[in-house]
Amino acid sequence: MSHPTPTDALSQRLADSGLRSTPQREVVYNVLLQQRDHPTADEVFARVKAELPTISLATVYNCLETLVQCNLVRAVNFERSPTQYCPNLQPHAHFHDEHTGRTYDIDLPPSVLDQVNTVLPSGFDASSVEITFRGKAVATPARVATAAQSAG
Amino acid sequence: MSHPTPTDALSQRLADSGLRSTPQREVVYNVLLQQRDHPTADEVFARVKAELPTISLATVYNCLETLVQCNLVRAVNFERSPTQYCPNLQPHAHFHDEHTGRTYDIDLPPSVLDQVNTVLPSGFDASSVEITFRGKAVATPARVATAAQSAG
DNA sequence: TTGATACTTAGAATTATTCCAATTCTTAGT
DNA sequence: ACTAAGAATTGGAATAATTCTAAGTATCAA
Repeated sequence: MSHPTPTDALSQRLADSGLRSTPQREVVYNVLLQQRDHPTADEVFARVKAELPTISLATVYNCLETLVQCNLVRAVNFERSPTQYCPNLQPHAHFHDEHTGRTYDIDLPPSVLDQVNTVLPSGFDASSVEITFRGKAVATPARVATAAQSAG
Repeated sequence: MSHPTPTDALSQRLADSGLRSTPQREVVYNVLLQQRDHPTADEVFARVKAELPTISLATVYNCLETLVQCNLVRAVNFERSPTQYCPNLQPHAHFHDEHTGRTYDIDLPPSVLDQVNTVLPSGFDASSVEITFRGKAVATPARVATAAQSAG
């Protein structure tokens, strides 16, 4: 009797979409789960190569796209810098540190999300909202644990 | 006795930043004010050429960058599509219509903005927030007037 | 086994934007 | 006015993230 592993979740979701589970997709997904620092495609590529040295960058892009389609990963953009990838599925905002370039996940309480949705006039039917802060993140003891999981 | 024109505001702001008012900067700014549909640099280029046929795309990029620096214009990004430019200085969110590609300004009441800022844990010092909706905008009689000013 | 389809791969192509070097324009000081 | 210094503009080359393409490889169903 065992728990479902992230890999199980992956193949499940892929199957649901009529897609196959492949070594490349699994390793890309695991890389995202193991170091939740919002890597770019290039960074994912570098990390995945440790395990699959012959993988191509195009495949990394393909896999990331696939994971986004399956709703296992979120693609995050700041201005025109390279897209970053995030396996956090909880509703959350992003904080982009202007100095370090690091990206932090910020938990979004449902109440705030509700408030935000009230600003839409009738006739605007939103399927998603993105909330992005930009500024400076100061290291505090309280946040060290969080940062270790979610900074990038 | 006359009102300050947008052009006055422009040269004022430029002067404040130690920059010069030039025909190119003025026309670029006027183009943004005249048709508030969140044009891309290319679109601005096309419109500006009607008045300044010899302007270069590089200059359009330079002017837009300058206007953004002076806080007269906001640069808006959706995923990795070309940066769009917006002369609306009021706090507002953006709604991006997935079907038409049009971008709408959504007024942001201070109360909601305050609510949103409460989600930041201590140590996160935000200098700006961007709120972006994605979805489908349905034309309603109530919004026709608004859309005429702010759609794009 | 075989055909059909899905996936991966390497490299070429695309595209928004920035960089560069050369020219032109402004301005301040004489 | 004249000139030197700095600012702005220009066209074209360069950059960089991403997508496309065509060919090869793997997987599945019959």
